[in-house]
Formats: sequence, structure tokens, C-alpha cells
Amino acid sequence: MNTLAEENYLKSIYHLASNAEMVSTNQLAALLNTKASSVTDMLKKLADKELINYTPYQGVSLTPAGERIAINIIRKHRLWEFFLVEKLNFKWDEVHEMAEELEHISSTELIDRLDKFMDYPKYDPHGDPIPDCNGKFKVHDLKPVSAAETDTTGVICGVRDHSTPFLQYLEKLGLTIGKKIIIVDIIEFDRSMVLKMETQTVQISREVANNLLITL
Amino acid sequence: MNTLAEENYLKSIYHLASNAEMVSTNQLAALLNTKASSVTDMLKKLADKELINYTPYQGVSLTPAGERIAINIIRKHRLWEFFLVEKLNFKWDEVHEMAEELEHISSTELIDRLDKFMDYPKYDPHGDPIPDCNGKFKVHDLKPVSAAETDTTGVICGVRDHSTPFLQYLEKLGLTIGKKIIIVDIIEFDRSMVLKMETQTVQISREVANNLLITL
DNA sequence: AAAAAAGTTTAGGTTTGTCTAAATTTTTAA
DNA sequence: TTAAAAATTTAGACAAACCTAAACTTTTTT
Repeated sequence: MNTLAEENYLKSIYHLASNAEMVSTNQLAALLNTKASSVTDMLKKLADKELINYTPYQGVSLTPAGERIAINIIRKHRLWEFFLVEKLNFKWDEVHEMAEELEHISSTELIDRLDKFMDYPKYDPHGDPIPDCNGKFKVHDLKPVSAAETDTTGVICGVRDHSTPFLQYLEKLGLTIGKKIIIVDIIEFDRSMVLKMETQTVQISREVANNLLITL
Repeated sequence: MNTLAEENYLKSIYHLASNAEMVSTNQLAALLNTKASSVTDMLKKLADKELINYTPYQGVSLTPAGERIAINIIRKHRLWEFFLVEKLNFKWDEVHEMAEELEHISSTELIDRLDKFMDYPKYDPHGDPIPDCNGKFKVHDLKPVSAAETDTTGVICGVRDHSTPFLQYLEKLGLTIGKKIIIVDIIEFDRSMVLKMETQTVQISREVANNLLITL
């Protein structure tokens, strides 16, 4: 088995790799709230275990074995988040910290039964896909609201920013997962956007529109 | 907050203290699968934090602060065990290891909501009492089957041995929590006991009778 | 009440994961 | 294309939690 620290590194590498192919030492240090030198130490250890491909000064990527572990941790994280929201009635902005701990509970049997208990959910409370017990999942084709034109209709299916303040703000506006919106206006001046929903109309900044994801 | 190791020491001291007032270094070393010298190190640390009363060579006891922490860990352990059995359909002999990990999840809010979700259970799957959110619980007055006389009627309410083989054996005999039994015979020769249940009659050794707890 | 045995602590090390400071490599810019 | 800046690695330390071996207390036995 792997240590808690190792699991967190693998998970972080996986997340960072979704943007750029290669992940740098400093990126990891920033995400993990640690120093570059500590990251280097751990990268050597993970490379020894053949969980990452590491060339000094050139960055890292996950090996298939490393990716399997990373996806499994993400599966656990998202299933626990789903549990916390759907069964224990937490709000979507309250669950991240708890899931960061719960994702390291080791039993595979436990997580598979939890999955079944909740009837195999496909997406977590933030719209992120939940890998199945074989690590398979499909990312649905999302784009930021900011990329849509006037009169476009879409359904909110995810967020780019997972921070508590952002999630609370969206909650307050009623912009939650599954809501249908129509872009009724884009303000030239600051490119803020006016969205029409079932029962109300709200205006959001470019910044918010960039971090709110919809399917068309 | 306390480390995982500290929590496990406090929990172990609590459990051992239920038999003898004072807990010895060697008892702890045995229960925690570690060496006496390691125990001594940790005892100094816990004494510094004022979680235990420690006099070198004389053993330890918990301070009120230490007991509070220990009871909270036990509360979490037993609530998670209840969850695993009642919601995820694990058997009573399968849940200990998982609960050993889950008991260290830190959120109080999480455990209180889990408690509510399960409707505030009073006893875990092995019949042990679950402390409430204030750390209060009542031990019901149990005695081993071996202490009962012929023709006594009782209800199985707990076990003294929590090991997997013992629990599996009881399960196989149908001797599970809540079952009503009548002691119909005690064999002179080896003091084994014949128990009559709803639909069957079983015979158990003195050893088993010693570890099976009933209320009268 | 000594001597032996059992239990406990101290001294000195190890591993994991972190750190700071210095050295090295790569990238950027003049 | 070389000098400066940025990124990364190495060297040497540290805290937590464990270890072995040796020393010290307490208890038991004779």
C-alpha cells in the first residue's frame, strides 16, 4: 500500500496533468502547499516505485500504475462527496475537506458497497464524473458559459472553480447543477452576462461565466 | 488536533482501564503491537499534553480531557460499524478493520449527521453502547452465559471476544444480538452448556459461554 | 533480605516527510 | 549568445514514531 502523502502526490499529479501533459515540481509544490525540495524527494520515491515517469528538471507524468491509483482516489473522493450531500444533507460547498480525509480509507469493498448503496451515481455534487469500479468514466462535453453566444440554451453541469466562496455565490444565485439557463444578453462593456432561468434572471461577471460549465 | 498514533494510544488506555484502574506500559505495548520503549516515548508526550496521568514505573490513567477524546473516538468507531452493517450490509465480523480507519475522520459535524441519519442508534453491531454527542452512554447490565444457571432465560446483548473467528462461529450457530435463549442444561463434565433458541438447540463450550453476554 | 526475574525507561538509531540554504540546470532577455 | 532570472535539485537538519540494547526500578522468589 501507499502512504497518505504518496496518494496525495499521485492525485495532484493527475489533476495537474489534465491541463498540461507534463507536470512541474513547482506546480506540485504550490498545489500541495509544500516546498519544491520536498516535492523532488517524493518524486524520486514515486519514480522508484514506478508510479511516475520522472526525468530531473523535465517534470513528471503518471505511469499506468500511478494513474490507476490516482483515479481510484478520485473515485473515492467523489463517491464520499455524493454521500455527504445526498444522504447527510451537506451543501455542495461544505464537503471538500471531509472528502479529502475519506478518500484515503483503504477498503475497496467498502467503496463498492457505498457506490451500490447510492445506486451508482455518475456525477458528484459539483458535476465531476465518478469513475466506476474499473476506473472508467466519461467526461461530458462541457464549455464555460462565457464561450456561449446570446440566445444559447444550456444546462449547468459543472464548475471550474471548486472554492467555497464561488460555490456559495452560485448557490445564492440559484445557479446549481442541473439548472437550465438561457443567455439573454452579453454586456459589451465588461462582457458580463445576463442569464434567464426558470423563475428568475441573474447577471454574472465574465469571471463567473468562465468558471460555470454547461452542456448545450 | 492529535495525531493518529496519539488517538490510538488514548483509545487503548481507555479500553484497558475498564478492567484495571491503572494501565501498564507492557499492556499497552501488547495491545498496540509495539515495543515498551515506544510506549514510554508516547506516554511522555501524552503527559506533556495533559491527556494522561503518568508516573514513571507506575502506569497511566486518562485525565478528563484524555477520556473525552477516547470516548469520542469510540463513538465514531461504533457509529461507523453500525453504518457498515445496517446500511452497507456488511456482516458483524467484517467491520472492525474499516471502522479502525473511519474512527479517525475528524469532522464532528459529519459524525453527528451520520448519527442522525441512522436515527441515533444506542448499540453497535456487537452490542457495545454508542456514546451520544456529549459522550454519555449507559452500559447495560450484562453477564456471561457461563454465569447463568439451568432454566435461566436471557437475551444475547453482547460479546466479550470481538475476534472474527468467534463472531463467525456465533453467526453460524445463530447466536446473534437480540436472540432469546434458555439454558436447558449444563454438562457437569466440561461445563459446556445447552441453549434452546426459537427454532433450534445448540451446545456451546465453557469458553464460548464465557464470551457471550446476556441480559436476564 | 538478598538475588533473580519481570517490567520500565534511557540512550542512541532509523524512516518518512518535511524544511532551509546552497548548488546546479534551464529558460528568458538583453 | 551570453548574462540574468527562474526553476530544480542536492546537502544537511528536524520532528514523529518507531526500533534495539543497555540501564535502571519494582516485584517476586528463595
